[in-house]
Amino acid sequence: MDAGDLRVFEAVARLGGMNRAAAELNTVQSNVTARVKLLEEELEQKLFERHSRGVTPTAAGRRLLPYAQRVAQLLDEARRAAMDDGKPKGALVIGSLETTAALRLSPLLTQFAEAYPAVDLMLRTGTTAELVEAVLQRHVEGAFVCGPVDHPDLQETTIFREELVVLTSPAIRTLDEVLARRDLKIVVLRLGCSYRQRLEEVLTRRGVVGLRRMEFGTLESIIACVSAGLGITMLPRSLIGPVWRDGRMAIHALPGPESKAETQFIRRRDALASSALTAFLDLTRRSRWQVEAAD
Amino acid sequence: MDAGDLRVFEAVARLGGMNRAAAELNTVQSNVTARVKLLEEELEQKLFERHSRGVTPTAAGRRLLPYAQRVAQLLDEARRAAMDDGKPKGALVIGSLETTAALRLSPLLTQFAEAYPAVDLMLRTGTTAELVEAVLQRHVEGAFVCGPVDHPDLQETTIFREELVVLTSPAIRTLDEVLARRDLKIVVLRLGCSYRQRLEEVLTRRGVVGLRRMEFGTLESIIACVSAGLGITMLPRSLIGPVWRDGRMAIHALPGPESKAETQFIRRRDALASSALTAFLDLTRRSRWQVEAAD
DNA sequence: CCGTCCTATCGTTTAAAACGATATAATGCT
DNA sequence: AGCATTATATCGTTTTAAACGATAGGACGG
Repeated sequence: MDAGDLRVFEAVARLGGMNRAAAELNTVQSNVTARVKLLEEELEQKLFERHSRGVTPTAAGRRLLPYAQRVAQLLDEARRAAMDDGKPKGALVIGSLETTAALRLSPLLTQFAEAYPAVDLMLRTGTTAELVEAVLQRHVEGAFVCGPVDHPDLQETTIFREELVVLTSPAIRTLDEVLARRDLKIVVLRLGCSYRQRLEEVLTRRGVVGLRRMEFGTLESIIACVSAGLGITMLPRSLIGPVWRDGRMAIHALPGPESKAETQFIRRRDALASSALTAFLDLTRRSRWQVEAAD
Repeated sequence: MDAGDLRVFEAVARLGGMNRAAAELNTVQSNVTARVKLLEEELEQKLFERHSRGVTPTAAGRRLLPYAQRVAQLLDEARRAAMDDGKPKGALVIGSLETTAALRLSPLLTQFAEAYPAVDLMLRTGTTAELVEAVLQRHVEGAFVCGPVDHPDLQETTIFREELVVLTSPAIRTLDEVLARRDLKIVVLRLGCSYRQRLEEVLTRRGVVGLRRMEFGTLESIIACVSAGLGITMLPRSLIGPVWRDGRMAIHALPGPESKAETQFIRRRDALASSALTAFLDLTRRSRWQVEAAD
């Protein structure tokens, strides 16, 4: 039994057919059939039930499948461990909430890209749930998510804690005034933004219904929009210092638990960190907004 | 990178030379050289430092080595998992203290061999330390040892607890009488017997020096020898009931901790039990001398 | 300075894997 | 029912990769 055999087996099991597996593996069907057959003969067990719509794993196949996956994983990790000589290089895929990426990470990313040109840094964005899954599936080495996540296979480090505040035009003085308005519009960076969800929760909890939403691509456009009285938004307090001092917007604080947001970096406990990731986290740690205290 | 490549790599690293690895792998040296070279090119890292007495792993090689071992292990486990269809068959290698094997296991082993003719049962004997190592190295699936072992990677089940007693000829009434004798001989099943060590500890703690030892092959010959007054021995109380009732020997109990002996079955926590092992343990559990309570 | 013990390299041979075409079987649709 | 579609199985051929065997070269020790 060979790792190549297991790779073929895994593809057949996952795709439910030898033809589909052959296509994915860039080979021909007869080849896949032959290798599966060889494997079955070696193990003295039928691995698949053949029927006219493809194949389904037998009991033996189901027993073997997790091993096929683990072997593939292990070989991949072995390759990376051997190739990683301590000098950051190669691919580094990390995940992030879109908001975090846009508002916090961009300076860090450019700084990293300059410092380590040999690293191909890739950022994948998604929701916290999607990113947790991506980390578990090893599609990304780690991810910035909204914590705490508290999963046994994940190690999490608090990167920063921030206070979320509601921003309105300067004409509005209190949160109650905000709530009284009928044609309330919320302004967010992207529709999938995690702050949007948070803001909507805050408002619905206070009895506001029938929200309208607006989406903008940059922080500046949102601020302009809010200060013009077109809508309200929610942002970390630390991001809006200068604008507030201009008096262009009013800040409305929220009670403790509602305002607290923790951004955490998660990664698999059992996966070793590449040099590139280590360098990235070092850089992160050196940044001003880093919170030392972590779990 | 292939499992075969890693197998070659591992052999070279372990044996410290391509020639030696070639011999072990039943191939030629040029082949080993070529495959190592291919692997090095794929990983873009030199894996070995070549010198005139063989090779030594580089940093990259040292990083790769544990993966090579784990992949080999995993493939082996995968094969066994896939081949094991629930019907006990194939090889079952277990370890045991020689004493346990001789005095306790033999009926179990014959019973098992009859019930499961498709299983090739192999028993490897050794000291507790050797057996623990054999289990950790996966040379045996599990082993009967003198516990507790208390190792984080091992799961242990108490098979039985027994009371060890000192046996002498009927003429001797107390332990003190035993100790007073100058020409004390101890009689054991085998020189490596764990009861021998135990008995010697008991005696030296009481100031006896200059022990002489005798070895016999069967329980019956030992009993005959002891009842004839040629020496003393130590055995589990439960093994000697009928003989004692004959009045052919005197039994001398020992204070609590010294007399207690626990036999435990240990196996790796992370290795799945084969059907053969499961069947064996089921049979063990059904035996009369099984202790239910175990963690 | 030569014998011994290594690894590296080359051309040849051999074995295995991939390919492509064809056979066969089940399903769904008209 | 008939036919197109989508599957897997099998065969002979081709291609590719691995193993082999012989030879060369380099370091070490007596």
